[in-house]
Amino acid sequence: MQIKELARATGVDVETIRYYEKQGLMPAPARRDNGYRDYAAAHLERLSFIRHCRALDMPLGDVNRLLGFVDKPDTNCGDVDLLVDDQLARVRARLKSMRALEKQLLRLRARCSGTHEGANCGILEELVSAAHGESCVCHPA
Amino acid sequence: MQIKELARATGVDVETIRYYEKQGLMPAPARRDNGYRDYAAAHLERLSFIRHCRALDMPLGDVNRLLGFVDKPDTNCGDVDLLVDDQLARVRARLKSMRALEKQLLRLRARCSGTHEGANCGILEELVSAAHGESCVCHPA
DNA sequence: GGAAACCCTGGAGCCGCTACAGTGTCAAAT
DNA sequence: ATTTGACACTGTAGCGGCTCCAGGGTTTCC
Repeated sequence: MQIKELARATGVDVETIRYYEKQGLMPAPARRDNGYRDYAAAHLERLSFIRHCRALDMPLGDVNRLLGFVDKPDTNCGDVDLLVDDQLARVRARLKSMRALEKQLLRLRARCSGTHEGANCGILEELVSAAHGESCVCHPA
Repeated sequence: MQIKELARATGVDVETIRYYEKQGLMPAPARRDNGYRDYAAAHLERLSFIRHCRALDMPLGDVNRLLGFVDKPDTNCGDVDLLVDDQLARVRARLKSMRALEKQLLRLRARCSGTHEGANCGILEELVSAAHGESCVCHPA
């Protein structure tokens, strides 16, 4: 299996596959006579695993640790819990701030009266007012 | 006003202020005899504006364009709307995927039966099963 | 035998900082 | 007068997770 086939089978970009190899997430595959990488089924499995974790937005370092547990199934892997919990906490923190952000942007947009003629732009006024320390849509008093 | 005072007044790191100057977001301030930067009130205003936009998670390029509108208030600035709308769209798209992500992580964590002894780890099983193309918590059929 | 499509390596670029290293300046304490 | 400490400066490298490019080789098809 050459790299492009693996890419197509997994939906992962060719360059990304080589990048994972360089980062030590994917084991170096066999090479053909011409130097081309030659992947086996195990590689496809591993790459799917990685992308699966990445779909959960895990940092590559965490993915690597999970791969360690997969490789040595005899190890006690209580840390798996912790990894997932950490990830969940990160996602939730970001969710919270993104929700606040959405509100702020909505309020900001509502300031636009439709008259965008220079100095009368409500949005810009609003953003500039922050510079004077006034309470604003984004950081209400 | 030296750079540290500006930093304290705005809550922006000193290095970040210099970075903004290098990126052309902050105008180069006057220099004292010893070469130290000497900021005026206008700089504080501008920096506050920038941070305000950044608090809305706008890319620096967009902030720069907004600053362009601020600098030339005579321009018709209908694009301000577009910038804010773009930003809102980006935030909403991310919100959507983050919410899906949270659900996936919750389901993944629920797979843990508490027995994290090697091969019996539900979480790892679940992640590995993706490698076999089976339906999984993250990408249900 | 020539064009298109694939492969390789190594390095740079993206974003928005952050963190150095190496040097200079200034004010207060000893 | 000197030493300490906090501040300032420039320039460069690093982070994560790719993405893209240059400059080359190979294979396949017409």
